[in-house]
Amino acid sequence: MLRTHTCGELNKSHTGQKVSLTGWVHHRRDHGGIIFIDLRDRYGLTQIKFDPSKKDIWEDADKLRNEWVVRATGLVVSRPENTANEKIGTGEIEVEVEELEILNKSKTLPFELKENTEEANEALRLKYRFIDLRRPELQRLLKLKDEYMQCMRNYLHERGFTEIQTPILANSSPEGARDFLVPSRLHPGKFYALPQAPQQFKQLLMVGGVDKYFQIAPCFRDEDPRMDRHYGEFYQLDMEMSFVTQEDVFEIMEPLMIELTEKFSNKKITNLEENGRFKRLPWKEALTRYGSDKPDLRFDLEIKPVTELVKDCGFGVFSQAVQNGGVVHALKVEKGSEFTRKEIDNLTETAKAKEAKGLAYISIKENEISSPIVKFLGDELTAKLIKELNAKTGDIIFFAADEWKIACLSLGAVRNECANMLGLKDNTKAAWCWIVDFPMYSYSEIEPEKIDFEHNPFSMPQGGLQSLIEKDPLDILAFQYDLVLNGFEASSGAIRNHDPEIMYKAFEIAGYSKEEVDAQFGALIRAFEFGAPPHGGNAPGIDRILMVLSDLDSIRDIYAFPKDGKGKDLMMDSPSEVTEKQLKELNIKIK
RNA sequence: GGAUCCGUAGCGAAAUUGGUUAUCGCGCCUCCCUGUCACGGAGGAGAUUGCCGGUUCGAGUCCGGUCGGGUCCGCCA
Repeated sequence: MLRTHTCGELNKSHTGQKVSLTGWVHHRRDHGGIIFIDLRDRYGLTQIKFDPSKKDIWEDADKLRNEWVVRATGLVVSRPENTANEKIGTGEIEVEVEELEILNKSKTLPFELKENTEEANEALRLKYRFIDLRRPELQRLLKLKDEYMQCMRNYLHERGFTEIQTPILANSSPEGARDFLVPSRLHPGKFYALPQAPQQFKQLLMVGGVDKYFQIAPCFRDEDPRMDRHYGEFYQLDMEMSFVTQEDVFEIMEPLMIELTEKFSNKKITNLEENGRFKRLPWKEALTRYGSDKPDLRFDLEIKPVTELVKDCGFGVFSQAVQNGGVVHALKVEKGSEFTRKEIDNLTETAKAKEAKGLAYISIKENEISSPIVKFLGDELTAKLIKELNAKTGDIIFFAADEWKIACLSLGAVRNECANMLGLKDNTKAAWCWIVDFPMYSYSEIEPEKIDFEHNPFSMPQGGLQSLIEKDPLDILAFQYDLVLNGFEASSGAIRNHDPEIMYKAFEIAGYSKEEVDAQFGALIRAFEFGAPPHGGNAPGIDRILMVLSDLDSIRDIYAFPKDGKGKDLMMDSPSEVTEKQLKELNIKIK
């Protein structure tokens, strides 16, 4: 070893020892007749000092610059009276350097690493990620992620789960996101796809009798990134169990999520049921009451249907919406009457982005009701609405009149934005909940009359085959559930459909022939014909959860080497062009 | 694909209504300094204001385009 100690471990008890430290020059304070260097490694800082009496090393010490890598050997001494640095753990001692070895030099950094300096822009930091990683905060996050993954692994191992790796070179799957394709050299014209999730493999493991599987699984999706969605690749704690019900999955997951929250955040878990379990919200209720299938339950702001009250009113926007089979929902926001005109305009844009046609409101000010719609509603109905919503002076009520889903989602977006504006998102809280009872089917967004899978075609319909035969497809619920944390989707899972007959029937309703199902999901269906156990599981997005637990503004901070917002690796300059020879071998022509 | 914000020395920022030589802090370089720890002092270098074009006597500032980046919608579990 080049060192006897790290830069974080020396203290008074080491006084008098001869030690060797290695690290980076973090800071240099040259006093002419004495030079102090703060030597840094990932464990901490130690002050080393040079004085001119040791002529042979003084010259070298004078040359040292920031981020040079050195090895210093010398005596640990107590600092003189009143010169200890209380800010660092090693502040009571320093090392009197007797031998100095310059292990490497450094150019002037493209941005500063010092504490108390503003962060440089992200593109620059990503290009020089290897420098940015030296910052204590990123060091901390790398370590945190390691411990976080260890915690999950331990938890599941202790409960009899087996970690199994599934293929990275897999097959394109017709459902879901865009695939990353990998051309096959041995099979010209054919392609592998990187897995969007190990979904089919883990189900096949269940058929293979594994019983309890998990994997910190890389997942690949070629979709545009978001603040909570890393481009291209991300990781799920993918898990699956045989012979379980939805309840069994919840029982396994909840204590793990609680443990992760307690160990890896400073947040207090709120919104638990009296029995200590996570709240469960049926999908339909979540959309109606919170306007989202991933509601943020750290704050109330509840939406109320007022369809019955306004269905025959004189305000055409409301009554027409109801006549067309739609609904009218209302959101009361306390203290919302203080919103400025511009803020309300912005909220209207927020609603419109979710396909609402506009955003009606009643603002209850001191001695005055400000609203563009009161003249149509009339005083009586206005009073009724205010009463129904229990609104007081200072509040504002927003309305959405549209088909059910648009009314829900647009008002949900407004709810979310109001919470931002009013500072209702309390980062000291962790509000977990399950969204359950997802619908199995909905009308296709592309062909309005066509029935399509709402979520995931592999879920078991509630009521099984009988439901599929007897019920209106739009009324069929699935054993499908999402786990939500502070308004972020933390996980998604299901009890799977393991029965070939139910599978074919489920696909038939969505318009797939037996042949099509065989062609697209052949391996899975074939497997189910050979004794598939009932099974289910879920797959928490571990990076996103840690991002929320750590209050980070970007999921990129969770990755050692993240892609930028356009999917590029600025450090490695990928994606990049390849040689003609490579393309030729793969039978690929670039247009 | 769409919306929106941003782009000024290596980094972070400033620059009234368009007006002289583009300012400040940090960093960098040289010199001085034996107890600092965001050391201090003196001096210095460093900019085609992302790029192209336009309006104007005059553009960092206004207009059009373009490139790059952030966030959001679409998309995505």
